[in-house]
Amino acid sequence: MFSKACEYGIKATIYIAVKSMHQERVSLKEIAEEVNSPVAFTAKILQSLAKSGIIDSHKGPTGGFQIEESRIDIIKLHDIVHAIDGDDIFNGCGLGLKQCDARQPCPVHHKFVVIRDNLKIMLQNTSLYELASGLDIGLTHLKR
Amino acid sequence: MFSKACEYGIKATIYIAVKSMHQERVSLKEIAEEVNSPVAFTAKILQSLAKSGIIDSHKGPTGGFQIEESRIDIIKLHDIVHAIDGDDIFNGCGLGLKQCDARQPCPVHHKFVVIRDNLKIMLQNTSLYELASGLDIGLTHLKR
DNA sequence: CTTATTTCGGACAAATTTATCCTAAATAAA
DNA sequence: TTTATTTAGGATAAATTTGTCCGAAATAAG
Ligand code: FES
Ligand code: FES
Repeated sequence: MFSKACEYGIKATIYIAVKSMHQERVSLKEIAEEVNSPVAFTAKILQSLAKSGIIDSHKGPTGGFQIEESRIDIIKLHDIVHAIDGDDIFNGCGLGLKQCDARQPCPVHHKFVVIRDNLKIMLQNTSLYELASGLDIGLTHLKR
Repeated sequence: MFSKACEYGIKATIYIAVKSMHQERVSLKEIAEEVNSPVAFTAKILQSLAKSGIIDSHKGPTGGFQIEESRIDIIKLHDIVHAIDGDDIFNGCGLGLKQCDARQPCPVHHKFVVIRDNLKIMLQNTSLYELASGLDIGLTHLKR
């Protein structure tokens, strides 16, 4: 469904959000540990999330990653997925036609768009805040 | 969403079904043309679909691929996807945890399973027959 | 039987995704 | 100012997916 990069990116962002809600910055190392992801690869992903403006990064001692607290409930899962995996998953044809076009639909079009749109809506309606809250109170987990 | 192999496999199977409904066998070459897929790669995929028992193959002149007509409305999209992409898409965790487990859910679990289950149900309820019929009467298209 | 045609199957190659390594740049603190 | 720490970014490597090539096996027809 999502790429590995996206999976790591989502988990990392949620973890950063939890810490940010407690006014803490977190280092790459800590994130990779908590998220169970390869450190250097995670660095790349965080770098691109920072460029997309989803997270903030700071160099030097006491540096690390954080998210402005007021933005945590503004940021939606959709934003993270879009930043990393692009919008093929939201608009692409289920059978890989160059363009999904209802006027020249592929055989699965009508059934597929329902699923795809539901996914899109779900991602747009899911805030980073609710994901982070669930993790914070121990209801959900990032590794196992 | 689906792998390239799966996209090609679905399109190829639908095309074979259309031809089979007209009592025609179809060659690899023709399939790859109609489906706009690389010939040799398509061969591999058809080979594995034949091994899975979803399509029938015959060697030699007048050979090719076909599907027993009585099975066309028995075969579901789910069967094709499962044969090619396995069942990660049906049971895997949205964030890549080793196992999707509601008792130790990842942050997106509750929202993700809804989408995943809807996808599964859609694929289980969609017969090859209806996909092939739409193509046969020109309502849908395999390439563009 | 011979030949032409078609799928099978293994080896190989290219492209993409995932992952690592190392140096540079920033920056906080001694 | 020096040092230690942390992210940035480029180069490279490993793994996976996608795609190619070619000879073997089956088989229909002359
Ligand atoms: S054309 Fe294929 S999903 Fe819309
Ligand atoms: S545990 Fe992640 S989707 Fe179920």
